[in-house]
Amino acid sequence: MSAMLDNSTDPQAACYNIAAVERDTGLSKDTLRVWERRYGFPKPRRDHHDERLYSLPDLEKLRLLRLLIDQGHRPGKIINRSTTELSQLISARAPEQSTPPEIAVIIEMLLLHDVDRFRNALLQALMKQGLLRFVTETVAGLNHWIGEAWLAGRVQVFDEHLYSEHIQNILRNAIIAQPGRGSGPRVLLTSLPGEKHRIGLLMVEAVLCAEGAACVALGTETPIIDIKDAVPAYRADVVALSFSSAIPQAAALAGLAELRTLLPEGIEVWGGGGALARARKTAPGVLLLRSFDDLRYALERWRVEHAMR
Amino acid sequence: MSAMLDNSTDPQAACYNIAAVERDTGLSKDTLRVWERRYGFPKPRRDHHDERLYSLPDLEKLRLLRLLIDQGHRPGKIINRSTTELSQLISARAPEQSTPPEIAVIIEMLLLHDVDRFRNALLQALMKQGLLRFVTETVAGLNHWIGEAWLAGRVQVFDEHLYSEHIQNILRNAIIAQPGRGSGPRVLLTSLPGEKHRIGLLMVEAVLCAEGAACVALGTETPIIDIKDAVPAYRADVVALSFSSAIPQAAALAGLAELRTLLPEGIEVWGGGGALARARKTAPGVLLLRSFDDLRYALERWRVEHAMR
DNA sequence: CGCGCTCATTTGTCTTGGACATATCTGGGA
DNA sequence: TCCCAGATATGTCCAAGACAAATGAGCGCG
Repeated sequence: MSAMLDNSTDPQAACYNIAAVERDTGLSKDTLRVWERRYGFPKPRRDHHDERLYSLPDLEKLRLLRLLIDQGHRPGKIINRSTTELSQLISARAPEQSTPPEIAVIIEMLLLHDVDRFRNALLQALMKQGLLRFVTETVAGLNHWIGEAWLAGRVQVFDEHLYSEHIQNILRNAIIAQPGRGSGPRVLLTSLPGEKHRIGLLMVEAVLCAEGAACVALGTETPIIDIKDAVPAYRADVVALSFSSAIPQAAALAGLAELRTLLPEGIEVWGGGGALARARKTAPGVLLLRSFDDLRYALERWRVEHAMR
Repeated sequence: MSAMLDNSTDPQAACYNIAAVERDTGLSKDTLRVWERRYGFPKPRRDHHDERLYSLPDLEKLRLLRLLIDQGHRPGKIINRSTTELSQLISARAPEQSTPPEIAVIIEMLLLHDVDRFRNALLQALMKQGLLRFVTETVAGLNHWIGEAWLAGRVQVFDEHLYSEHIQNILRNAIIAQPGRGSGPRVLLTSLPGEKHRIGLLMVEAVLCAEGAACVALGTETPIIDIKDAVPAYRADVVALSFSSAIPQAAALAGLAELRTLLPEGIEVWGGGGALARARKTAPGVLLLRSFDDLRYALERWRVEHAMR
């Protein structure tokens, strides 16, 4: 099938075929070929059958390019700069602001790669603050810090992975530990295809559970049509969608509007997350939640309105 | 970039572009095109610019084909049979062996969309069986059942989403509850880009924790180079990768081999999961784990070998 | 000065048909 | 029965062209 292990000729100049580069950089084969055609980079050497063999330096530069493009740079503007220039571009970012001590401790342990103490620092913050404050202050602050540090290149990929896993462990643990539902609505909670961020979703779930709502969490990336079918199946009163700031605001609003048209009048649609935090406009029939306080108000409002009936 | 909602024209005859089919079936664009050229299937209609638009029935048949091919059938032999014939081939293979009562109860609650009882049934099975048996018997059995039922259309998308979320909640809860590490190796646990299945990874993590190993979980889709950098940072002794059956076996072996060349001799590389469960060949310097028993055996062997030094 | 519109450019994805390496099957000989 | 060689099946790669979606620039208007 695939010819991997391409460093058969020269052990120190390991070679990667186009499939390996696609996997390691996230750039599609088509993109790699069209960059070579248009910009002259990367220009890999070829094996005996004219198939591309990328060098390790090329692979590293491609990963830097990918990072910068994700941050908003245009490929054509940066592709012909040197690797060192690209590194400087990454580290040239505004320094962080003062962080509260709880957050600073957690970050320190993460950067020291001390897994056990990192876990304990998180658990300690949770115990000290309680679930609600932990989520709305500490986790939100950590997310923000990690996002900034990631852009500045001060955090490595695996640090972010480890962070995400442990936050998930702790939030899911807290969610399970919640007592049964109270008087709130049944909230169907998920995100639309393209939105892969799970932590925001779990934060909302934790807050909802802590406030006594019954949460039906479907994880990320549920197609709209399946959300429509899930609402009657689980007898949901509200559908809540999360949009991270990776999603364009217009796309988030469009998704909410489309879902709104598919659902009956009595079902409420809520939207929140980074993409909508600064939204001016709203969608008709959709409730935008710009903060966790908004979320709690919305819950309270729902309770008041439905207690009368 | 990515065309998400493709069913803009006709709601009932939803259309999928080639990228969506690749994502949903795991068959590469190249494969889809070459099948059309060679076998005449699938033969999608084209949009105004001659781009392929696959129908939902085609997509479903492609999924069946993918499953049968993974089971050992040859594409050329089955590609021109009808969808019903293919379904029969699938159900003929697995005579729906009797499911144990623990599993049957859980499945029943899932299909009834009774979230609370579903959760309770899972928790009860965990309490009754203990973590190890729960993971290796109940969760493994449920995964298998869900996979089969999904192909047979007996399970809806949102059922699967809900299932995945709750299994994650419970496994992560169990993982956190484990006492500190024992005498085992530090195992770095993750999957390669393209492998999005989290449950298998969590199952492994649960077993490792239960057996006293120190687990450093990085979640899914860690690029190989970042795995290489993570090993010294976390002082890992072993890197374990999980490959679900959605991944081609060759790709899994190639990834393992590449990682092997990047890591120093002293670091072990383990691979497991559905993609490798039936692998005949292995990769040099890589330990293939074809079952959870293999995993426990590997742990034991590591302990013996490293106790002597 | 900000806002929205239009037009130009950039950039990623899709197209075709050919080529070939590797996996798998088949048949023959020890 | 086992193993090897040749035939077949199958997936991946290549080339250059085309175009649509995303982005940026220019411009008029309140």
